[in-house]
Amino acid sequence: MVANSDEMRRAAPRRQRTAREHGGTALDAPTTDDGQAGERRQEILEVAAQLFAEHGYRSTSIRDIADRVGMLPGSLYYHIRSKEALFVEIHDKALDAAAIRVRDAIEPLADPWDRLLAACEEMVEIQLNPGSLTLPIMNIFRSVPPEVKVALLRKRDEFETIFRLIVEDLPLPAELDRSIYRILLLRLLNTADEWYHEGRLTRREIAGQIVAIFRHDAARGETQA
Amino acid sequence: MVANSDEMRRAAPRRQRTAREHGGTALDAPTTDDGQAGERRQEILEVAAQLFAEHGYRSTSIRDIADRVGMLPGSLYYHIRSKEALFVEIHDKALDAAAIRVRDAIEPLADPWDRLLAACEEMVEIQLNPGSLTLPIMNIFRSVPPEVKVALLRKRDEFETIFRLIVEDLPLPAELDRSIYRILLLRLLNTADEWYHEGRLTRREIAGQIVAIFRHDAARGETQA
DNA sequence: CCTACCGATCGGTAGG
DNA sequence: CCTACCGATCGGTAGG
Repeated sequence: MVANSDEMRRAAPRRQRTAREHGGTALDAPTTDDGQAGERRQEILEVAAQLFAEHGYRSTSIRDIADRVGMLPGSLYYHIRSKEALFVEIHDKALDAAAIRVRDAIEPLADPWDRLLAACEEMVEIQLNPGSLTLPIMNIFRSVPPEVKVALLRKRDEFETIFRLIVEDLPLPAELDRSIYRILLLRLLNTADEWYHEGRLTRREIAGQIVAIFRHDAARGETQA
Repeated sequence: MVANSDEMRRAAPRRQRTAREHGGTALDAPTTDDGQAGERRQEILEVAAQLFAEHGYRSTSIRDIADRVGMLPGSLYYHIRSKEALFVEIHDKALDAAAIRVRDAIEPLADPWDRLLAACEEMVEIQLNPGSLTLPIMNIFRSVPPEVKVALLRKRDEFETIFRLIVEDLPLPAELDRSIYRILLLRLLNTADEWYHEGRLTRREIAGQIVAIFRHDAARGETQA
């Protein structure tokens, strides 16, 4: 419905990409750095998060997001700085929210296996519930531009510390490598939305199965509770 | 370096997408259905497989592939029918090759845990070795067009039968759900390239760790070998 | 937040 | 396999 006429292209003044040359990169998030445009902005973040989660970074266009939020594509840029910044912001906020939820879930528990179970339950819940901003955008790496990737990875490492601590406390048999153990566990949890099929088992049961598989006690001759 | 001049757009004859209306869809693979253009075609498949594996479906352009293979973008279409067909063909061939390798690896073995270990070792090897066509394109779903996805899933199910049979023979404790067990295991194996970091452990050791985690014997009070 | 664009890039094609 | 394109779509922008 837009720009299709060649005749109107009258000596278009050459514009180079000088935007935001006044300090800050395209990854620096909000246009307005106060909370001003808050509510509408939140809606954009949630809509975008869902689309990114479903189709990946590259296959989700600014136009898709604008459509769903009921704006024209250009108008989005009143609220966001760039597609990249939008994605990074969603990603970081989702991880922050997830970190809080997981920490809260394990905090009252003392037994290491109980803590692992609680963390897994929480993560499965987070990944499978398309609620607000705790969304499965945790594993969209392949289609993301390289510069964005480094921003994502830094935040990722931060988040995974929680699990490093949990795994450290587990009384695992010596032959298990805790680093690999943590990586494998996180991979399953973080990609839950990709392998989970709404079916016979509840989310808690799924989490229970994961822990049942990952549960190995150092004391020889002991496996499950 | 191409089409930039408006003046040359002289009453461009309207062409609609009538291509290949003579039977067959865009997913039907080769242009020449004999082996004619074989060698060059093989090169295209391998180059494309690597790029798809690295950047995903959407972020890999026909131009990227053509560049690497030393052709102009349009020339690719002498060898392939469409980007979609190319991807599906690579995917299916990779799965066929993987199926053969895994079957061959477990065939001489009788013990169910030995068979699982051999299958895991083979899968890790396949996913981590960017050799020819046995490549980690097994988990590019998010950025792929919906029609392509169904073609992929059918082939996927076929492949996963191998693991269904292996898991069926495992003397697992009753509380473990074999379906979930298989899904989780396959997820780790299929995405090995995403979580593996070249490091202290060899591929075989990685496979060993996976099996160590997934190994649970029904006989109470027994865990590892 | 809309109007009205831009330049780049995409998958793909006709004709040689 | 190249030349020479096409129409669609992309992220993004100036100016209101």
